Amino acid sequence: MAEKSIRDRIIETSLRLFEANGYHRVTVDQIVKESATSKGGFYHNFKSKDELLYTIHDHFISYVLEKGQEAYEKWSTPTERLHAIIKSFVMMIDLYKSEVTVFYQESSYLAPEYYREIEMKRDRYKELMFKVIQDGIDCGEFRKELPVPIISMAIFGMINWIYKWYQKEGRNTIEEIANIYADIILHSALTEESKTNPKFQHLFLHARDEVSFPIMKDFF
Amino acid sequence: MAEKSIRDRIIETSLRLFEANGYHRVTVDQIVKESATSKGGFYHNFKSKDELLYTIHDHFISYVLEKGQEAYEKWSTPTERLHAIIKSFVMMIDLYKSEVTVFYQESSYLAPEYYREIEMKRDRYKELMFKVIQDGIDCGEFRKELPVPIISMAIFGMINWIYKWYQKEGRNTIEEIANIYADIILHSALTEESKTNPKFQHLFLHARDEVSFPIMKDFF
DNA sequence: TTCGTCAGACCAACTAGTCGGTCTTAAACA
DNA sequence: TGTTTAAGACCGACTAGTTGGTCTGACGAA
Repeated sequence: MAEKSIRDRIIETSLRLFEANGYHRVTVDQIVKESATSKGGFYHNFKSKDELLYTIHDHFISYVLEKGQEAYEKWSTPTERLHAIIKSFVMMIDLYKSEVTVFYQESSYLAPEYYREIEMKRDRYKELMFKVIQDGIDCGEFRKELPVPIISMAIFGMINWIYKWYQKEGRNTIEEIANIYADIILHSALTEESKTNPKFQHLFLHARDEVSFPIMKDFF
Repeated sequence: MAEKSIRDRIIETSLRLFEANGYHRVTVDQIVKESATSKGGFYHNFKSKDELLYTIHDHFISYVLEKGQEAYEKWSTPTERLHAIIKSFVMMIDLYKSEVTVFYQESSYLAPEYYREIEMKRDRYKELMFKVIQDGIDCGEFRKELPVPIISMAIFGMINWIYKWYQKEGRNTIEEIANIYADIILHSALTEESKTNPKFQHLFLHARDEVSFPIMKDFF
C-alpha cells in the first residue's frame, strides 16, 4: 500500500478544515500541523495558499464538467439528456460535498488569474445546459415560453444549493433526491405532450403513499 | 435635508466594499477612510467588524421574513400563497442585491453568537415555506409525491441563486424573472387538476412568441 | 557529490482593536 | 441671557498579535 503523498495529505486536510472553518480562518500553520508536514513541505508542493485553493477548485470543476459531457453524449433526446445531466450533477454532491462547499463559499477569494481558469470551465458547463434546453425547445419537447438562460440558471441554483442542507445520514439518499429534482425540473420544462409520451414515463416519480412531513425546526 | 449618520455611511460603504471585495479583503481602515470617518467613529458605532457584518445580515433577513409573512397573510389558498411568496422573494433581490451577496458569501464567517440570531429568523422563513407546501398537499392542490422539505429547499436554492447572475441592466426585468420563476415552480408543484383550475390561470405565463436565445459565453 | 524533498526557525507586513484626548451640544445654573 | 459643566460623539496615533511566506540546512537516494 503506497503511502499518501504529502501533497494529497495537504489537500485532504485543508479541504476538511476549509469546510469546517472557512478558508480565511484556517492558517497555513494549522494545515501543516494537521497534515503532519512542515512549512517547507507545504511551500515545496504549493506556490501559495491561494494555489492550494485553486487546485481544490480545479479538481472539482473538471470532474463535474467531464461528467456533464458524458451524460450529454450518452443520450440523444433533450429530455433524456437533461434528465441525465441533472442526475449526475446531483449525485456528484454526495461525492464532493466538501469541495462544493469550499467552492461556493470561497471562490470569490480566488486570485484573479486563478479565478479566470475556473470560470472558463464553469462557462463551458453553462453552455452545455443552454444547448440542451434550446434543443429541447427547438424540437418541441420543452415549453417554449421559458427563456433558456432563466430556466438554466434556475436549475443550477436549485442543485447547487443542495450542499447547504444535504447530509449523508439524512432522511433521503442522494439518489432519491436526484430523482425528485429530475422530476421537478422535467415537470416545469416539458410540454404537456412530452409529459405524456410513454418513452419518457420512466423519468418521472411514480406516485407514492401520502406521507405527512412534520414541520421541524431542525429537520436537516 | 438631514445628513446621513456616520453609522449609515459605514453600513453603505462596507456593503459596497464587501460585495466587491469580500469581507476579509476589506479592512476597517478602508471602511473608515471611504466613509469619511475614523477608527474612533467606527468603534463608537460598532463593537467590532463582526458586529457590522451581523447588522447587515439582520437588517436584510428581517425584511425578507416580514415580506414573506405579509404575502402569506394576504392570500388564502396554498397556490396563491406560494405564488405570492415566490414573487416577493424574487423581487427582493433587486432591492437587496448587495445584502444578499454579502449574506450568502460571508455568513459562514459570522461569530457563533451572531450566527444563531440570524439562523433563527432564517428557520422561521423555512417553516413558513414548509407550512404552505404541506397545506397545499393536504388540500390536494399540490402533488403529494414531492417531499415537502425537498421541494422547499429546491425553491430556496433556485431563488437564492439569482444573486449570482442577476443584474439590473440585464435582458429581463426582475418582475419578468419573478413571473417566470413562479411559473416554473407552480408547474412542478401543482397537480394536473389545479393547473387547469380557472382560478389559478392568471398565475401562469401565457405562451409567448418563440424566441431563440443565442448561446453566448457572457450572456449575463 | 548532487539533487530533490522537506524541516522548522525566522521575518516582514498587515490588521483589528485601544486609548488618551478633542470637539459639539445642550442642559443646568447664576 | 450669558456661563458652566458634563456627556457623548468622534479622532487618529499606536500596539499587540497574527499570518503568509522565506531561507538555511539536513538527509537520503542516485
